[in-house]
Amino acid sequence: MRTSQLLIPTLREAPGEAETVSHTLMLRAGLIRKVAAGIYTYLPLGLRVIRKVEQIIREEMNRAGAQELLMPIASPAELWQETGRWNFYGKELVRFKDRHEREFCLGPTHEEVITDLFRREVRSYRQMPLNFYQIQTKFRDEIRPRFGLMRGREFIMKDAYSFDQDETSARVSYQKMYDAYHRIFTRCGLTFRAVEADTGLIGGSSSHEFMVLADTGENTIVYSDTGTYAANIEQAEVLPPPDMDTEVARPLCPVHTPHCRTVDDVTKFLNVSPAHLVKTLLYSTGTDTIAVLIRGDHEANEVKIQRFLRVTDLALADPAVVERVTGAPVGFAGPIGLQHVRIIADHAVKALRNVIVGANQRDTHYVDANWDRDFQVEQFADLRSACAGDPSPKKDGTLKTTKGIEVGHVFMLGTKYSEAMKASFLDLHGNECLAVMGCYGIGVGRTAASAIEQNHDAKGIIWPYPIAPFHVHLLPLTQSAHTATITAQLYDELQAAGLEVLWDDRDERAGVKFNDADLIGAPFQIVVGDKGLAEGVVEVKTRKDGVKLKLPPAHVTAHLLQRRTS
RNA sequence: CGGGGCGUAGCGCAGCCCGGUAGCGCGCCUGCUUUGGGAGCAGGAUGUCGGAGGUUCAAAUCCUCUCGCCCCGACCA
Repeated sequence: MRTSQLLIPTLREAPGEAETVSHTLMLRAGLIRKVAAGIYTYLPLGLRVIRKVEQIIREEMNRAGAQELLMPIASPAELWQETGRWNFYGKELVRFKDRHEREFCLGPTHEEVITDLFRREVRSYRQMPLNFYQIQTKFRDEIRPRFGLMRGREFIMKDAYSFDQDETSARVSYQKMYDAYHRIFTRCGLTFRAVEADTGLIGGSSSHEFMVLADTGENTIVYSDTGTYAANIEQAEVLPPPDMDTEVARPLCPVHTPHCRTVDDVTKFLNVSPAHLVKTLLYSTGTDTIAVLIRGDHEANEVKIQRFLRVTDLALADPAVVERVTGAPVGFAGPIGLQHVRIIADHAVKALRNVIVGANQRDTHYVDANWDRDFQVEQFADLRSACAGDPSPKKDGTLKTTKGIEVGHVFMLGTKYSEAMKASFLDLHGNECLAVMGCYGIGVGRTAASAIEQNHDAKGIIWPYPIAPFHVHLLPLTQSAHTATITAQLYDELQAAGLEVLWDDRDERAGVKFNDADLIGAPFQIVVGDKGLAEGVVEVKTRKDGVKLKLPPAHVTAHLLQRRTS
């Protein structure tokens, strides 16, 4: 393709709206333009990248035995009402009425539509297992879209849905997708990790997130430094500490702690480590107030607390509730003498002796409190988030933390949807059974953005070869007839060899072409100019390391064909 | 939804406090020169100052309302 025939509006300066590297570079390299918050146009260059990612996904999904179809973007309210998600999904689900006042929504995901298809068309176990996928534009009215394609409201997603006869077979389908995802992200040139993920209140069944490792990731993941364990921090199990503190219990003693409301305040004021303080967090479940005891330097994990309490509604109690329950302002809550409130505690608290706790009285804490003597704990459980330094729950090392971008998610659904929508089939014995489902998503735009997060330098993007918009950027620098002839020959020859070539045929100065080429990030640049041609060579520059190689034009194609895989 | 910030030329911004001719850099157009890492000179075009009301002789500037966007948080997967 010639640059003059392609809209590639590169920007010298970074637009103010962009915050992350990938967002800035996608705008600067002319891949995308914003239409509204979280809604983008893919410009020619951006679309080429998207198509590359889609093609890799398509090949690997087909290879894994999934079949492609395409569902509508609009779906009728009735389907969503059947599973209860019409109400449950909230404002993220964009709803509208057609001219006949019938209610519809824009699909944020397609479990309902695909399950409806299954129950209409599939009768027998002989037709199973089945796995359907589509690559399609989704719409979720995200509360806060950000980072360009990283978290948009409208975005392209590959979603797949498997239907199996039983749990065992479903597990096989799940594993096939898990393996396919590994191949897909590897082929996209990404450094990633599959981590155990939260299964929410559906519970029980497996879920893995595929995380691209990048500092700008919105998720925190923990992994074993010497083993294979990796999990979303929301999910990571924390083992109870093996040893009890051996200190002898000292007498309980109140201390004056003026205006010390936070762990930080108190520990600084008393000059002790946060690990010797136990914070008392009051949560409202909608019907109840619960006190949760967590060691001062640990982070409460609301997902775990929710799961433990078996509630769907959980939030820190508001100040009015805290004052009513404790009789003190926020910041001085403690378990001693706390009435009419269930008290649960994290495992770590059990191992502690002589801790500091709030006294349920303004400007007062207790020191040397001990749970077996001074207050009652209903139950100890895993209620905090893992942190760096914790032992791996698989006992294969010590945990470290890193940030990740969730590019894929595989999920065992079980019979949640088949049950709600009566998606059944007849088994070998003529019994009616519910299909066991799985669902599998990949964010296409997010995958492309992640690749930029991992592959860039100060000059611009450094595309991994398999998803680069073009393989070769051809840069004639001079206007001479000789340059023109050689450039045209190289262009034809490279294309004939199957390489995708972007030919910068603009009448621009060398510096402009170099800088745009570095920004756009094709893996190879070929520089053609009178200076080189006088010696009978052109330059082949590798974007990744900047190394320039002088080659006779006739050798260039063979050279690139040989290097393209490396 | 709570907190903070920003809307001025295609892009990046100044001007606003203290009301009085709308500016700078880049980009764009024309010409000449230049031509291997974002050229030089000369000339030129481009703004409902996000929108609506109000105050005032006079509003980009002050006041009220509104819309949009960005950031932090809550929320969601």
